Amino acid sequence: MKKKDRQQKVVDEVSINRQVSSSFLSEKLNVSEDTIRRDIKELDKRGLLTKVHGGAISTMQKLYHYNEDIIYKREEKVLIAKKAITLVEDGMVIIMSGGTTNLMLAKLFPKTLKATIYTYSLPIAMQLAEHPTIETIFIGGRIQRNSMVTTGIDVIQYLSNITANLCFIGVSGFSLEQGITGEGYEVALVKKAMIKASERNVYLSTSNKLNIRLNYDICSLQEIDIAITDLDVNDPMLQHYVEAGVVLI
Amino acid sequence: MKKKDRQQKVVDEVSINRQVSSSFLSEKLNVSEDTIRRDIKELDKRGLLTKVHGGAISTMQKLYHYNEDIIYKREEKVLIAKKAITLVEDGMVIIMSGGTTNLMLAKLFPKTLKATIYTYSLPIAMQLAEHPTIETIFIGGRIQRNSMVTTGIDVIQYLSNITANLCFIGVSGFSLEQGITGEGYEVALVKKAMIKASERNVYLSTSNKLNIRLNYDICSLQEIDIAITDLDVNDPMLQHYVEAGVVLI
DNA sequence: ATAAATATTGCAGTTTTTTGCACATTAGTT
DNA sequence: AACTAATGTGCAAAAAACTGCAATATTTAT
Repeated sequence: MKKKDRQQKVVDEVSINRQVSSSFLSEKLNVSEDTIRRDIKELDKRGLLTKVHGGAISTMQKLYHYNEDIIYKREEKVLIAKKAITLVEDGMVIIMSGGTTNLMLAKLFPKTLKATIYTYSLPIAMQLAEHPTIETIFIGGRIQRNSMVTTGIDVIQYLSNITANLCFIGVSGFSLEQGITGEGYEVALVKKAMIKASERNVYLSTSNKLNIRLNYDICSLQEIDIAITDLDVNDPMLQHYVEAGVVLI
Repeated sequence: MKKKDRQQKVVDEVSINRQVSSSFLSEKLNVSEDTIRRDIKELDKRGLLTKVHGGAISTMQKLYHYNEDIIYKREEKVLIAKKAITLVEDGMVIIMSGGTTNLMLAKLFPKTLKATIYTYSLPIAMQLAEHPTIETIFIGGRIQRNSMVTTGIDVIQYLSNITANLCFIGVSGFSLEQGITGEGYEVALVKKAMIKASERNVYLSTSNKLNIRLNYDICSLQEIDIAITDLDVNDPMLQHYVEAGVVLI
């Protein structure tokens, strides 16, 4: 085997497993560890991988970190995410909106879940991209500065051309009379579109968003198939909704 | 498991649980507590977490925080970014590829710059979205797991419908005979499309990518209007290129 | 095609890095 | 104050990396 081929194999190995040891490569490629070390040194210099003691790791290390300290009501959101996970199955096509509740969900998806997920939120896309088996598709468009989501006609048009099994809607008010409402006009339009593109609509929110009406209508309660909060299904705060026929978990 | 990898896991764990004990990590990562302590000490020194009695806690105060010290050759990249900034003007439409050099550039754009920037890299979009006056447009598509960029026919088609004044191309090899070459097939296609969509093409790279030929052709040297490296224009390493008519800054 | 020049590879010996353990010390708690 | 758990230090074993060198292999020039 030629040197170039061998080095390509080293790069491939790193890009598949994110890490590889010199001894493993030495055995696999039938050359001495010295040679592997020299290869790694050279590839490191070219920036194709990062040399470490014992072998090499991918240069594409996690660049971004989330600071969960500043996630408001983190514990509640974990609870909601765990409930939401019971709804997903292998092979599903899912749409996710933005917000920290959905971010938590993205982070907690089982490591073996095989699904295709559409999103228009940058943080959620970053999180999903780290998942080994989820196929993430980002819906492009103009980015809203503070919320880190794309909005606009491009997004809406894209959503009108896809069909999903499930959609997870976060960061919105929830009230008996007004249904689901949103704070921003652009985002509300996008949410309307994602609901239309999906077979089942799941609303996720911490209990503080209950009985809240925001400025822009997204949809009625009837269009929501399942609503998930941090509260127990029997919590008195939820009884009005149960009576109105909302399915809660 | 490699040391670097293990330390990354420690940082991840802190980021998820915001506080974590040495004993827990020791068990989870199958190393002695001594080793964990040494890791924590080191990571604390690098500012990625805060060492406390019993383990470590998170330090960051922004929701998304990126870790600069894993950027390879950071100083050189800052230098390149500063040179690149001299090319941008208010009102421009710009396309940016991925890579840490471009990320550095995204971070260092003057706070008053008014421009429209297209990108297909998630980290770069996140960075640009924090800029007060830059309008960021993300080009959607299927996300590549490790490089955090979108690729595929959607991206290429989108690029074929826009026109930009400038495009910044990073992470590619640069050689006299082969011109610009890329490591991945999909990404190379996208780069070809962005070059076609742009009036002026700017190549950015640290000097270690010079005289390197990677697997997939992107474009010839003639198609590059300006090439930027960390080296001085008179550096002997660049003379072949100057003689071949490449404009360097 | 052949010889010279160059690059690549493996080996031996040395140096560095990493890790876990024992023991003394410190911090936090009751 | 006393007790427990966590920490720091020095040390030794093991693994990995570096160095120089000789043997091959490959490329280039003649």
